[in-house]
Amino acid sequence: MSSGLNQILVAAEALFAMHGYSAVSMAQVAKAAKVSKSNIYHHFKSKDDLYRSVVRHACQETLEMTRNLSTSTGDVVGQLANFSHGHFKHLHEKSALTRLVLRELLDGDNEHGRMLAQDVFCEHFLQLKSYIQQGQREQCIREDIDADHIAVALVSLNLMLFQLWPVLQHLPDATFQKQEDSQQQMLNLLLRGLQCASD
Amino acid sequence: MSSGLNQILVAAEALFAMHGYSAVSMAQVAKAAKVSKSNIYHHFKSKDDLYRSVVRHACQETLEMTRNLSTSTGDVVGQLANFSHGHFKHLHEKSALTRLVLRELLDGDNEHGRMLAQDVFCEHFLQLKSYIQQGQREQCIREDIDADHIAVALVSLNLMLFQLWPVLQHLPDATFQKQEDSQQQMLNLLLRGLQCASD
DNA sequence: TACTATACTGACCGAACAGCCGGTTAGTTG
DNA sequence: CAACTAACCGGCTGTTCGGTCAGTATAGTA
Repeated sequence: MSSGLNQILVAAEALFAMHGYSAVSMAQVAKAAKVSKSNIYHHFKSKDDLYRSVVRHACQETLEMTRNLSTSTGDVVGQLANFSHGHFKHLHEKSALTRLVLRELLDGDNEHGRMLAQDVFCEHFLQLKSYIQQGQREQCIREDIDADHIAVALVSLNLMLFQLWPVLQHLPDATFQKQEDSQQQMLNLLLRGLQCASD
Repeated sequence: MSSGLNQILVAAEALFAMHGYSAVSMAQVAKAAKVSKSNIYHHFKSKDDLYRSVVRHACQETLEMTRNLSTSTGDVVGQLANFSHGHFKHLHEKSALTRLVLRELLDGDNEHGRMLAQDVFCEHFLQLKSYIQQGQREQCIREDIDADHIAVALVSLNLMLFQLWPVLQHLPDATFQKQEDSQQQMLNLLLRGLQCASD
């Protein structure tokens, strides 16, 4: 296991996530990874190739970790809550990847980046959707809103809480202290909205 | 009114929004604005100054437009729905600014950018929060979730729908066709979650 | 006419950029 | 040992970057 290659990937991931593709130079990556710039070009044929490899590598880690958090115990709503918590926790554990993917979403052209975003979103999304559809079959979740939009709403709250957090903390007269508590409150709000009224 | 200055601001706003600060060169801005690069430096003292002016200019436009959409008719929940629709419509009419602000949120350091984001978020947020608190006083909106988190949830759904839309359209077996319809569905979901159960 | 201020330009600068090349280790295989 | 290869480096190149500067054009003013 050559440590050089891994150092490059780690350093590049952190830098690209923090500052974006264009704002990071190969010299910066080399310095942060403590290797020569030429060494990077020995492992990757271009800056674009390095960036793509970083995203691909990060996405793979994500998928492997995500696959292990299928709970399949308890009621459907409980499963949704578990999934949301796991998803939110994962966003922060892999905050670099999260930033990378959110950046890709804002880029103007970049078709391949959009495909990578799909790769990483798709797995989350389909799993979440299957939970919801199961809940709809069991009549725990209202059926007049389709599962797609419920799934999007669930992940959107987590993603936006992640992205907005620095701003929220500087808002006047607002009480945002622990991210987990905020996530729980917003999740409660949504869970109450999607359950059937039969209590 | 010299048209040159305005051309620069318009071109710079579009380019910065599409590709981000670092990926846009002054030569590109000059070419898009059909002026010489030196002319830009006649009006702005640096690239950073240009960028800041672009964001400030765009934010001002936003605030002026936002102030006019306070409805103050109908019930509280209807006001919330109106606000959400207006907010969502605004995100697309000023999509360049929306992208700019979302980009600022992802930047690593950038303290001033965060302040600008606050400027533009704050107005939306406080108005929305006052609606919600009024609803809570009138007991139309449940009080066990504080107004702050309800407000964040409302704007988060719109913002993330805006940001995720290109991906959603390429998701397998999903039915995302009109953004307005998706926004309506997700809004319904949330509105149902935040209303008091007394029907 | 002479003076001034503003809008604007082309030519230019040093620094930083992505990428390349010749050469040097270190490890493996025969 | 020799032959080969992957990992690695310093130094270089052509280009592009942000930014400067001397100078032109135009309009207003006295």
